[in-house]
Order: sequence, then structure tokens, then C-alpha cells
Amino acid sequence: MNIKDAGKRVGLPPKTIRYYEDIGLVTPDRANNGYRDFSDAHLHKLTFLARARSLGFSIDDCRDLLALWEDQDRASGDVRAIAKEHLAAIEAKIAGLQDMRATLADLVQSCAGDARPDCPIIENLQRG
Amino acid sequence: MNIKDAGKRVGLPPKTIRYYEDIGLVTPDRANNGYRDFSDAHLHKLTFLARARSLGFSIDDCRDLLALWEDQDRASGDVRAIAKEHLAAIEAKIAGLQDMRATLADLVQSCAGDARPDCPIIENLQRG
DNA sequence: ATAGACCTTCCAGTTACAGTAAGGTCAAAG
DNA sequence: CTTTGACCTTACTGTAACTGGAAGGTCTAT
Repeated sequence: MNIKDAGKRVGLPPKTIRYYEDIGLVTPDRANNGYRDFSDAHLHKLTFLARARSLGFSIDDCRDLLALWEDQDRASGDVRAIAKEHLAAIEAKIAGLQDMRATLADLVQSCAGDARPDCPIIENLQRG
Repeated sequence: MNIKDAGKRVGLPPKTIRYYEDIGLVTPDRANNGYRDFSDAHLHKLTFLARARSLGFSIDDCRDLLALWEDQDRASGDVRAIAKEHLAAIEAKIAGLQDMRATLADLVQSCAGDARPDCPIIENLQRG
């Protein structure tokens, strides 16, 4: 299967799939004309990657997860450890964003937002 | 004032300040020896930038906010519009992360995390 | 034969810096 | 007077994970 159709199947743009090949995540076969040729196994792997990326795992995480996925003797504890760490990172990010949101929401709410120059948002920013 | 002390004052690493000069956000004076020389006005501007960045505004947003800050005839509505858009982006990001968190938390919770290979996390990933 | 939809590789750009190298400057100590 | 160490300078590279574009080859249908 050519790259465009493969991309449609797994939900990734061709560009991204080529990138994944560049960095060694997948290695599709090549047809005689030089076109990439994706087998079911490749598609399966790409689907795995797409899903992991959509859950916010980094490429490096994905590399580790792929290795575990392919290791029939893996310990589920290893997988869980990666997921837990990622979960903690996500929660930290959420907390940071929620702080920002609270402050911003206050500021937006307190600003008249009309033609006059007086602006609590600007004032807050300049006070540091 | 030299760059290191300026950085300490406003809470930004020297590298970041040089970068901000590179992209035209600040233009400190230069002493005879070529060292950057920061006035109170520069420090004030940098403080403004540091605060805006800490609220998650992009560099481009900061550029616009700075212009409004320095425009005594600004309309507060213009400031508010930028803040509102940013607020919406943050809220969207939070929502996305919360989705991830929910899914991941479920998976982590459902995985025994021991030495056995059976792993609901891997299974979820491979199903897409 | 040709049009258009694919495919290929390679290079540049994105965000907001951080790291490092090579070298100039300054203040204090020996 | 020199040396040391802390500071400063510019310039180049690398980061994450792609995206866009150029130049050119291939395939299919008309």
C-alpha cells in the first residue's frame, strides 16, 4: 500500500509517516519503483504510534512503548511506569494552565474592553 | 546596568534577553566597551515581557501587547481581544489535556503493573 | 503524447529559547 | 604588572515534531 492510503488508514499525514521512517520508528518495504510499500504489520505499528501520540506520549516514549509492545515477555510494570510518568507530566501541565486561566479570566472580566485606554490587563502586566 | 543584573531584576536569563533583542522586542543602549546597558525603561519593558510570557502569551502576542502598552491612546478593547483569544486557546488546551488525563488515568488504573506481560495500556494503544 | 495525481529526496522554517565555543573586558589580588 | 575569575560579546548548533516547498521521477487514463 502506498503512503497516502496508508496515511488515510491510520490517520497520519504522509509527511509524518516519512518522518517516522526517518527517525527509525517504521521501516516500510520498497516497491521496484522506489515507492514505500506498507504491509498490515506496518499499518498496525503506525496505528499504535498514532494512538500513543494522540495521548500525548513523546516520540521517545513511543519508541519505548513500541519496544515493549513488541516484546512478548515485557513486564506490564514497565509500560505502566511510562504511562504514570506521562500522566504526572500532563497533570502538571494542566495545573499550570489552570493558573494561567484563572488569572487571565479575572483580567478579561475586569477590563471594560471599550475605546478608552484604561486597561487592568495592561496594568497587571506592567506590574509584573 | 549589565545584562546579568538586569536579568536578575526582571527574572529572565541573559540568554532570553539577548534573544528578545535579536527579535526586536527591546533595544538596550551600549556602553563604550560594547556591553549592553539597561535603563529603567528597558527593565520595565522586560518585566512586562516576563509577566506576559508567564501568562502564556506568545512572543507575537507580546509584540502586540507591548505596542498597546506604549500607545497611550490604545483602546482597552484591543487588549482585551488579545487576552480573550489567548484565554480561549488555553481553555482548549486544558480540555484536550483533561481528555488525555482521563484516558491515561483509566489505563494506568486498569494495569496491574507487575512482571506479567498482560497490559491493558498496550492493548488500548494497539487498538487505536 | 500528455495531463494530473501520485511518488521520491532534500532543504528550509516553525517556537522560544539553551548550549557551547572563541574571544574581548574588567576588577581585584598577588 | 600580571594573572585569575567573572563577566561580556557574537555566532553557530540543537531542541520537538513535524510542515511546506522545490525539483524531479512514475503511473494511469485519456
